[in-house]
Parts: sequence; structure tokens; C-alpha cells
Amino acid sequence: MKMDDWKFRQVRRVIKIVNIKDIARKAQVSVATVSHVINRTRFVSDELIKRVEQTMIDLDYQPNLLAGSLRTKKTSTIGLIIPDSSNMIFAEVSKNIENILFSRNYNVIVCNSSYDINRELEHLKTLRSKMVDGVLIVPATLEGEHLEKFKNIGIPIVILDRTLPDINIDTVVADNYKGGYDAAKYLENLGHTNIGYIDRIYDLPHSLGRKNGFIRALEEKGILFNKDNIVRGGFTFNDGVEASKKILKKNPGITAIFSFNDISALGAIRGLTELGLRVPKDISVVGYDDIPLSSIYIPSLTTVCYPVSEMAKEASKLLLKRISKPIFKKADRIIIPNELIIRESTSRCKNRA
Amino acid sequence: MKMDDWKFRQVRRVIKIVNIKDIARKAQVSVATVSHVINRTRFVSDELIKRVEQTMIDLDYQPNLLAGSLRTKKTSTIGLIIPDSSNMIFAEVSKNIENILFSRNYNVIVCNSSYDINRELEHLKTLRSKMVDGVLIVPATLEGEHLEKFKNIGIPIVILDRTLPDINIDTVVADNYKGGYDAAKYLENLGHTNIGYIDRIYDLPHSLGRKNGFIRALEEKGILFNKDNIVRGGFTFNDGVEASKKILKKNPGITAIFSFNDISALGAIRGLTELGLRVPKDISVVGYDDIPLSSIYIPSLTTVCYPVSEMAKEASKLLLKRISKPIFKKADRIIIPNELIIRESTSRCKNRA
DNA sequence: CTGAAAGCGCTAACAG
DNA sequence: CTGTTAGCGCTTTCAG
Repeated sequence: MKMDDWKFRQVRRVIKIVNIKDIARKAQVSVATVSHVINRTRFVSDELIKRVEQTMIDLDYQPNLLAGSLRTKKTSTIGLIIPDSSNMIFAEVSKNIENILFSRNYNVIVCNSSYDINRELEHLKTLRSKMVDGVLIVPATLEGEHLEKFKNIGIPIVILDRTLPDINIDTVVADNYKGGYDAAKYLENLGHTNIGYIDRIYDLPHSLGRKNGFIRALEEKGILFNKDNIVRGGFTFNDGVEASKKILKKNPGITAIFSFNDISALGAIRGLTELGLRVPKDISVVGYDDIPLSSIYIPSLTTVCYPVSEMAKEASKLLLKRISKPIFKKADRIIIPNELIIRESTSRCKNRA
Repeated sequence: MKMDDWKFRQVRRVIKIVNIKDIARKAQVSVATVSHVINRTRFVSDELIKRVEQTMIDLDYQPNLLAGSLRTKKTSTIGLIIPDSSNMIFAEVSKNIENILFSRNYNVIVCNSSYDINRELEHLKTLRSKMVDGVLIVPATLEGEHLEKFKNIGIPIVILDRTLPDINIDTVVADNYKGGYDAAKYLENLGHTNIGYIDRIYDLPHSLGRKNGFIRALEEKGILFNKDNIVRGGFTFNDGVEASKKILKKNPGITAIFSFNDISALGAIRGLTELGLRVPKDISVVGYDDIPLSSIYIPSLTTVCYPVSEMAKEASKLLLKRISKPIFKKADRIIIPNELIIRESTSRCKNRA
């Protein structure tokens, strides 16, 4: 007992942290009892509860979750790996996830992969070492082996917003095919038949889904989609500016442009404006994502709403489910519908050409 | 030894995690030695190093940082508390911080306070319980007592982007006064003398700094700033729309508007457009922040660049310094300059009124 | 150069 | 209803 006392003072001098032992001593109860009143995991007399809680307040006690986690193998923190947390769409997703998880008493470690699979791997390793209870990830690439390996170690993981081929991991994605389809249908109904398409530099499942849906809708109306109407670019604003100009040069008869994302669509509006065309009077533009900017741009952008909050909700729910019962048989695949938001940037076709 | 063996199998069955003991046994060395080759904290024969490292690979060993942290009292994770991680400016800050800290081998737990001090408090508590090495915070309010208390416990904390009164905590802020001053000087030089001002609903140090600098610059030129030219609103796009209309109604002779943030400034452009005024032909607009949107809006916005990455860099550096040597005497206060970015939304005054 | 052993602060049997 | 005890997996003396 005496030696214990001495150690106690030792520690207090270095770090001003009071531990469960301190409060046990002060409240004159066993350490176990204190633990139990904290976690409400056993019947304790009211008198004791009161005494313990009071000393906890007196000493400003805050449990050391590290120690607890070491025992319970549960950290109440999950990892979120995204390519770029400053990308508006990911920022929105991560904020939603953080909020939901906060209400379930989880914290989230946010990691940027910067579209680099090596960094993704690094992060996965540290997250594992920090014993996170699970991981939400928007993969940097289509590579999924390392993710599968990670899952097989026993740490739940769910993929967000991307479809990786040949993989048995829970996934939550938006219905990109339907989104592209709806966008095309809408433009058709406005009378547009000659439509330009701004695409990613190379196909990824999500953008490909959009394109396939788009083309399918045209085909249904008997409109032959001219592959020449596709221009591929990056995914920035300036890429959109360039792309729109290229498209118009290749095919001046175009009366509408669909872009696989909003930023490029907005860029396209700027590019068209620079060409002297008025949107939507002379030409219509439709985007994809519904980033905040799209509603406040001039003209505001008609776009397919990316269901950020739904996605965050479903993904969090799924992950928590996997965490609570780790028996994993077949991966879930949740597809979230998205909705077309009609705004100023589109109008009935006036057959410009 | 036998009993040990049995326990080993026990654990392996439940969680597929191999620990330092496993690799010690397999490599036929002491646990201590393994630890030392991992952390390169002692001379170990090459032969042993090789053997140990090989078994680490064979068993796919990943250290349990929880256990280590429990001993060393160092978690290599820091907490970042911001009001809203989907706000573009904070998203940018947080991405930068994450990147810098990643390179120094830290992880960051991102927390949203949602401008709610109680949530901020909650987060502070869990971060403390999770034994973060330090905290970066953009406070939700001007209240700072809880932060000071937190600091006094011994956890380094630095305040970002806000100046709290009467507080002895490290702070990194932008030079708001200078920013406001520069903006006003610039408009003066374009010949504007009757300038509207869109302000926050109530003063906060950072917005107040901008305003004071602004007014000071006008005074230097002998321009009397009409308090009636100030309209207060929220900080959203739509608030800016409203504010601009109100200003023009109150004082139709205004030839330029300065807004305390970009979003409202962009809203103002929209509002003015709706009033039939052309920006910048009829009226100039200047914002503050330089959010990504400002450069791509039509017309692009002249604005004071908020030094996000500089701020993230300085704040991280300061925090890491405090973590490595915890002797705290006087709080540092780092002021980061910001620069005026001139774009399309402003032009020489043509004395409209 | 290497090993044994004592904890970090907490939880969870087990034993009253 | 309450206490004792044995670890969680690692680091760090101390003792060769």
C-alpha cells in the first residue's frame, strides 16, 4: 500500500492525469466497483454510486480509453479514407459520416489517399495498428486486393462510391446508371437530339455507369449517339472549359451538353460563354453531383443530385452492423437512387444548328 | 511455457492478430529484443534483426499501437475540432493539416462542433480520453475557459483562425485587419468613394478586424465611412443576395460593395444581377477568403486570399513544437499575411450615381 | 549484445 | 452487492 502511494505521486508529477485507482482510493472502494459505476455494468448501491461519481467530479477524472480499448479490443473509432477531403463531394460525405458516427459515440480518423494507392496502403496499416473498429473507404483506384486482405484480418470495411470488380466487400454506391439515364431522358424531352458528352479521361465504373445509362436512354428514343460527341478531359473546372470548346468545334450543331460531373459542367458553361453562346438560351448544360456551387452559379445548373447524406447514412449503418456482428458471408451492395434537379441551365431545344 | 502456449492459441482463435510475443516465440528471441528491433532503440546483432524481421513478415505482424501508447503516453494522433468540415475553407484547412501531419506520422481525428459549444466540449472530453497528443481547434464561439482548462491539464492546444479575448493559448490567425485595409485601398484607387459593406450578423474578432482595417483605409483618404452603408446578414450565399439588395435600397449611390466573406460576396453579385446591375460595369464587388469558387464564378471575384495552407502549416508546426517540449510560458501568436487577388468583379468607378 | 520482469490504466472472471 | 486477481500487448528499467 505504501509503495503504491509513492508510485501514485510519481505519476501525478509527470502527467496531470488521475486514474481509476486514484478515485478508488479516495472514494474508499475497489477499482472494480469504480469501473462498474462508470460503465453501469453491475448493481452498485446508490450510496456508492454517489460517492464514486462525486470523487470523479472532484478529481476531474476522465477515463483513459486507451487502456480500456486494450482490454476490450474496441476503440470506438473508425477510419475514413478518401482521395481528397477538400473535394466538395467528399467533404460533404465525411461531414455527414462524422455527424452520424458521433451520435453513436464513435470518432473518425480522416485520411487522404491523394488518389495514391501506396498512401492508401500506409493508412490502412496505421489504422489497423491503431485498432480501429472499422474502415470506410473511397478507394483511390480499382485495385482491391489489399482491401480484401484487410477485411480478412477481421476488420470490417465498407467501400463507398466506387465499384471494384471481383471483390467480396460491402459497397454503397449511387445509382449512376439511372442518373445518366434520367439526364438523357430529360434532355430528349426538351427536344434535344444532338448532345455533347464530357467524360472522364478514362472510364471508371461510376462514370461508365452514367455514360451507359445516358446512351441507353438515347437508344430507346431511337437517337443514335454519336461517339464523336464525347470529349474526355480531367475533372476540374478548367478541364470543363476546354472540353466544351472542343466539343463545339468538333460538332457545332450540338444543342446540349451533359457532363459526368458538376465542376466540369460549370466549366463548360464558362467555356460556352466565352464562345459567345448563352446558356441556356443557345445551349443547355446538365451536370452530375449537385455540389453546393451548382445551385448558386449563374446560371444555376441542372444536375443529377448525388445522394451524399443517404450514402453516408447507409454506409455508416452498414459498417456499424458489421462491427456488431462480424459473421461475414456475402458482401452487401447498397444502391442509392439519385434525383434529377432541374434548374436554369437547361431549356427547350430551339434547333440552333 | 505450456500454459502460455495454450493462451496463445486461445487468443488466435478469437481475433486474428499476432502480437509481439508470437513473433518472439517463433524467432526464438526475447520480447524485449523484438521490441528493440522494431523501434531501433538498441544495438541488436544483424543476424537477429534479420530473423526477427523475417518472422514479422511471415506472420504479417502489425504492432498494436494501443498497447504502446498506453506505456509511452503518446498516441501519435491529434484532434482537429472545426465548426463544419464541409465548409470549403475549413475543408481546405483540414486537408492541409492532415497532409502535413501524415508526413510527420500523425493521424488526425476530425470533429465537427457545428458551431455548438457543448459539442465542442464533448469532443474535447473524448479527445482527452483517447489521449490525443494535441488539439487544433477553430473554436465554435468566443468562449475560451474550457480551452484554457484543457491546456492546463497538459494537452497542447492551438487555436486556429479565431482570436479569443483574454486567453493564454497559442493562436494562428490571418491578418484580417491588413486584409480589410488592402481591400479598401484598392477600391479607393479605382475611384470608389461610396462603398457598401456586407457584415456578419454580429461582430467576431476576425470580421471586426476586417472591418476596422477597411474603415481605417477610408479614413486615411479622408473618406468618411457612412455607417448606414453597412448591412449585416448571415454568411450564406442567399444572405449575400438579400444584403446586396438592401444596401442598394438604402443607398442607391453606392458604386462598390465589400463583403466580409466570399460566399456572401458571390451572393451579392447574384443579387445585383437580379436588380439589373452589371458587375463590374455598373458596380464592383470585393470578397474575402478566396474560396475555390471565387476564381471560377462569372464574373470571377476580386478577393482577399485567406492563407489556408500557410495557416495549416504554421499551426501544425506550432502544435508539434508544443508536443515535443511541453514547457509552456507565454502563448505564441502567429499572424499570417493575406494577399489581395484582383479579378473581374471590380473595375474603375464610373460615378454611376 | 540479450533477457527477465515490472508495469501503463483499465476490464472481466472468479469468488465471496 | 463488493473485492481480488489476472491479464490486454507493449516499453523500459535492471541485470547480466
